[in-house]
Amino acid sequence: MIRIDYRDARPIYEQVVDQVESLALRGALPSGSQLPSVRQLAVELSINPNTIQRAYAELERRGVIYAAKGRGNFISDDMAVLRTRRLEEIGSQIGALVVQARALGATEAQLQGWISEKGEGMA
Amino acid sequence: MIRIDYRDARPIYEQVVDQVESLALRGALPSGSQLPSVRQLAVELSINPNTIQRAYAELERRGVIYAAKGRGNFISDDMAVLRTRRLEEIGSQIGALVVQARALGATEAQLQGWISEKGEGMA
Amino acid sequence: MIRIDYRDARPIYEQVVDQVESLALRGALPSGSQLPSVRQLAVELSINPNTIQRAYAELERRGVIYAAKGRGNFISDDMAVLRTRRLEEIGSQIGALVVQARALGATEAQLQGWISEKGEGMA
Amino acid sequence: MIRIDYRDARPIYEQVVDQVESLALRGALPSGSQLPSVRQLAVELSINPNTIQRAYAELERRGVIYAAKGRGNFISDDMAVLRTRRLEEIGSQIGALVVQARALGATEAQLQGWISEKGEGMA
DNA sequence: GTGGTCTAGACCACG
DNA sequence: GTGGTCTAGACCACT
Repeated sequence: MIRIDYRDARPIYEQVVDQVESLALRGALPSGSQLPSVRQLAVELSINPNTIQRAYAELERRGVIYAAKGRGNFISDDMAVLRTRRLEEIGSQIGALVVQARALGATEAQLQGWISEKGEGMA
Repeated sequence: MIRIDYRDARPIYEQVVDQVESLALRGALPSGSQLPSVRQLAVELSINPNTIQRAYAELERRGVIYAAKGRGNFISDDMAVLRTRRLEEIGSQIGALVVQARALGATEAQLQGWISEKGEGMA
Repeated sequence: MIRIDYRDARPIYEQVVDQVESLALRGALPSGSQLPSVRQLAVELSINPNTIQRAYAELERRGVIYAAKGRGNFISDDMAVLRTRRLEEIGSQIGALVVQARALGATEAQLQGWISEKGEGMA
Repeated sequence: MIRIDYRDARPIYEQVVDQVESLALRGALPSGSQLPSVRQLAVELSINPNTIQRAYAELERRGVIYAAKGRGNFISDDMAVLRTRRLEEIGSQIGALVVQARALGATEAQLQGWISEKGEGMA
């Protein structure tokens, strides 16, 4: 379900956070579904439990999961809200990049190309 | 000319690199113009000279400036090439974000809003 | 494994970079293998850790190694590409020297001698 | 006769040394011919006289020129010897590069290509 | 004066 | 334990 890339420069806990968040936002992990326990996931991924612990803490801070003491960790019920919030984030990131691109003389055609279905191919 | 934000998580030397590169790419620092000396800029920004040195070394590596012992640091002549390369980078970054946005259900209208002149305002 | 020559005019960090790169390109350090830690190598060579750090940073920039916080530095997987690139570099360097040699009246026999198995002995 | 490239990372005095040495080795500056005075060359190139002084000192150390106090600087009479020495130098440099290339798996065909008349074109 | 290298010692983030 | 950043202060080469 989750894969760690040891060649990735990003910290391991961050890889876990991003993958779980992504799965939850896309609905692959439905609201209320239970996550593997810290220990279990640590064993599965051959990772220090502290690292998983930290990832779960970060996910809880972001509102992606909630911890029920003694029962486990579960995907939050408010994923729709989080999805909207994430989309706003992406929007402002794109906006900032667009500003930069315009300052460097990008044409409208280029901008349109980047957001078209085959965006990458037009680069 | 350059401002350091200590609340920014990014390292100081990287902030210096990005700001100088941005100024050079936009033409605010014309090709051949001399940068402040390592020591002088260090005093201006109340930063250790080693940190400025590191920033200048990185800028030279990127081809934005060239350094000459005993003379100083100067803006490179090939900014046009670097500008094109940077635009391609921005394009692929936007492309990646667009893919993410679509996966989360972003509409075409939203995407168009983000790249419109008032992109930020529409987020 | 690595030796510093203090009589060499080249900076220490550059000597480290070149030796590690050479070992990696020749396959003496296989892809994925872990390098000594910054501190450990610093002790081994009786050098300041900052200097080793700088060497490792340069190696990462060249794509020879990759670094992961809290885990260590590892030899990159794409050594084949880097080997090809390095060969092209050597080729153009030899080409430039050959041009110089011809301008000074070198004979074809001399050139052939230099690239023969016992090249050094014929000089 | 001599051109300084301020965008070159190499120190100015070294550029002067190399160009004079090259002209002398190729015979463009015949043995016994007089060089411009330190002051005159400094004015011509818009360079600090100290820099020219240093270049001439290095050229004398290498035996390329000799200084006659009060009369000026002149190209050495032993250029043939220096030319031979320089060729030996180039030979050993090529030899070292060839060793490196072989260690990285270069074929004999590649080596031959690099020293052929159109060496660069084959790279 | 300029840039470049090195040392010593500190602090932070990650596992 | 690991790597990454920063400061302080020194020395060298070049103009």
